[in-house]
This record gives sequence, structure tokens and C-alpha cells, in this order.
Amino acid sequence: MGRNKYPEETVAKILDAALKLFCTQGYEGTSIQDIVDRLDGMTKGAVYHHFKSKEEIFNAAFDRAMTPIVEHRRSMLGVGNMTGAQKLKRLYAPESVVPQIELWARMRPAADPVKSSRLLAMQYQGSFNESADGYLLPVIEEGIADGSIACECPREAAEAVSLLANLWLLPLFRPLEPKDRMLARAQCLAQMAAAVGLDLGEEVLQTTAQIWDVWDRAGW
Amino acid sequence: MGRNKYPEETVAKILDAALKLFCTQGYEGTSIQDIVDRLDGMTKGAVYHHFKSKEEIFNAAFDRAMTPIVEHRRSMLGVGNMTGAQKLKRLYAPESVVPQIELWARMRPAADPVKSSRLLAMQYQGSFNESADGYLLPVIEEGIADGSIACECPREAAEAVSLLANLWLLPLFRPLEPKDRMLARAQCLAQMAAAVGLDLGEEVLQTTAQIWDVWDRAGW
DNA sequence: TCGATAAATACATACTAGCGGTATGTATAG
DNA sequence: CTATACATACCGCTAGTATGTATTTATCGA
Repeated sequence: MGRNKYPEETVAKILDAALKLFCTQGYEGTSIQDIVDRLDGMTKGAVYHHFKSKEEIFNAAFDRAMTPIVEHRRSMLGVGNMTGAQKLKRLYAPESVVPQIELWARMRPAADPVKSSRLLAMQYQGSFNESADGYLLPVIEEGIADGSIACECPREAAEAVSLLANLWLLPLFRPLEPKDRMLARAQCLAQMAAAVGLDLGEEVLQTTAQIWDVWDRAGW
Repeated sequence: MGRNKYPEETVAKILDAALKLFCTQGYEGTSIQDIVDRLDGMTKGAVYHHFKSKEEIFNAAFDRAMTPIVEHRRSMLGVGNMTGAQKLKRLYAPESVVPQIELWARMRPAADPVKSSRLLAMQYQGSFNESADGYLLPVIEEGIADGSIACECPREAAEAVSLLANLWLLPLFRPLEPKDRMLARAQCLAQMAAAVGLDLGEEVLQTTAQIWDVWDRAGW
């Protein structure tokens, strides 16, 4: 294969193939050769020209997938002037979460948490970042400042809700539960969040229902 | 090295070395040779005589470490006749949790969740098992039966509390937070649990404080 | 503005050390 | 004598590297 005038296209192809494989087969279970085999004609040399290690490929692929999702979710907070409480509800409304759902529906990560352990670790770490430096904690603090939220432990509440939302409500690395069970989880999470001053709104139920439908339709 | 009259000792040595290495260096970061090097004189042949794969070694090492802990925690529920609510509090009291703490204090798993991803995955999976088939959900249901607990969504509450306790209150794969932050987490979790009908008791604060002290003393 | 040349880049090819795992040999316990 | 607990020797594959080659792009005098 000759030299490509637009190497970003090559990089994109590599990351697309890599993400798909890392999701379905896991990090360990995916070899560089597996990735190369999906890039017709390309060789390992090309891959190692653009990335210096397997780990870097994984991180780049993950970032590439997550960045637009995070951006979209953040953008949901920008329109109009909302109170902190309104923004919080917005964060868990369907229109904020749907792009993320659709990404995972395309990727279909392995339901075995051990196989998906590296993705799980990223989601775990991401939950803390999301609450601390990301959008959740800032929104809560904004709500406290404007009087729309009364929360005594904003940081802790943000972390707990983030963790449960990402690793429990989104059962990425677990077998898909029946719909009523998923809704029960959402209801339960909403109750727990309310106890520490966070009103996630009724929309979280609709969001959960929508998630379930998307994944069920994708033959999860 | 000659043939050992008591091969269980050999197995134990292998698992001890393996657990320590898997904790500190991660699963990927530990080679069979690394393990062999810690078993003076022994060779790879011995290891593969007793175990058929690296994965089996990991699982055996993990099980070996967790079994007595789970047993101890379960045994805390056996003495005297307690209501479900009392048993629930007991589950999060210091005397139930301390052995687990001390194990991890000895092992010192890597604070990087990616490096520790396989252990994280086990803890994640374990949280669901603990609530579903383990002791938590049965205790809650016992409490509902004897009228000492009023919980509308026992399964969901158990899962959520289990997850938060194992992956958030025990910051195994995260840098150790200041003591007041840890206590704030415990307080927050107790509030959230109370909202779905689970009274973890004041003891969860003492437990958390004790965890912090142990790990701080271990130079975490 | 234009070609000629030099430098940088996008790959391919060929190779290595180390990995997980296996096949087989050997000595000891029962 | 047999079964087992090891040691030895080996294999295919992996992540990663060193190097070669062709093509693009930057440089520059006219």
C-alpha cells in the first residue's frame, strides 16, 4: 500500500478497527495483528508508525469515541439559562444520554467484566473525572450557588451518582436485565440521589427505558 | 528441586507469590516467569503441573484470598438470634470488615485502576454476587420478613450499596483520600442507603475510620 | 510562477526478545 | 511397579524495533 496523502484517514481506520476489536474481544484478546488484518493491505509498520504501543492505540481509540459524547453532553448545558437543578435533570435526560447509548450499541462490548476489564477500568476512572473535573460536580455547585439545589456533600454525591449511573444503570459489561429490573434500578438510584439532595427528575426513567429499547433492538 | 511430599505446600507457595505479584504489578504486568522467580529453585514445569493456565492461577489465588474473608463475614451473622436489620448493620461493622482490610493492606494493589483492571473486574462482579447470591440480599429479605426492614426494592438496594461499598468506600484502586473525605463518603452512602430503607448504622463511620487508619499506617 | 532538489513523512519488510503454553524426561513417594 | 511432582527443552505467537523505500512536501534559485 502506497503512502497516503491524508494520513489522518489511516489513523482513523486504525482506531475504528481497534475500538471494535477491543470492545468485542477485550484488550488482552486483541493482538496488533488482529487490528492489521482488518486494515486491508496495511501492515504492522504503518500501525507502529502512527502509534508507539498497543496501549496508546487503546487510549486513542477510547478517547476518539468518548470525546464527541462528552462534548454533546456538555453542550446540552449551554442552551438557554437554566438553574443548576434544571441542568442536573438535563444531564440524565434522554437527549443527553442517547449518543452514548448508540455508540455502545454499535460496539457491543463483551458482557463478561473480566474480558472487558480494561474498558471497565476506563469507565470507573471516568466516573470520578466526570464528577470531579467534568460536568456533574460543577453543575451541582452551580445549583447550590443559585439556590436550586440543597446538597451537603456535593462531591460525594456526584461521585456516587456517577459511579452508579455508569457501572450499574448502564450494564455495559453485564448481561442485559429485564426491562422492569432496569427501571427498578433507575427508580432506586433516583431515590438515593434525592436523599442527598439531587433530584434527577422523572426523566431518568424515560432515559432508562430508552436505553433498554435501543439495546434490545440491537439484539443485546 | 526434588519432589515434595506435600504438594499442597507447593501450590500454596505458588498462589502466595502469584497473588502478591498480580496485586502490585497487575495481571498483564505479571509473567509466569515473574512468579517462578519468587519460588526459589522451582521452575515453570512445576507451576504448569499444578495449574493449566495463567488465568487459572489468578482465579485460584483470588479465591484463596477471598474465601476466608467471605466466610468470616458470613460467620458474623450466625451468632445469637438477630433481626435482619441487626444483621445488616453487623455486615458493615468493623469486626466484619477488618480481615478484608488487612488482606488488602498486605497486598497493596496498584492504585491505578487500569493496571488493577482485572482485580477491579473481580470486585465488580463480586459486588453483584455478594448482593444476589451472597449474604446481603438474603439478610435484607430476612429483615423484610421479620418486619425489621422496610425496603421496596431489596435487590436493587443491595446491588447499589454493594457496588458503592466495594468500589467507592474501599478505594482499593484509587489513591487514598484524606480521612474526612472518606468519612464524608461513608456518611453519604449511609444517607443514600437509608433512603431505600437500609439502615447501615452509625458503625459504618467507625468502620471507615478504622479502614483509613489501617491503610494509613501501612503507608498507603 | 516554476521546476529541481532536499528533507520529511508514510508506509513495508525483516527481525528480536520474551511470552504463555506444551511435550517429554526423570526422580521420588506410595 | 505405578503415579505423581517436578525439571528440561521446546514451540508458536506476541508486542515492539530497526531499517529500507517510495511518495509527499518544503526549500530555493531563476
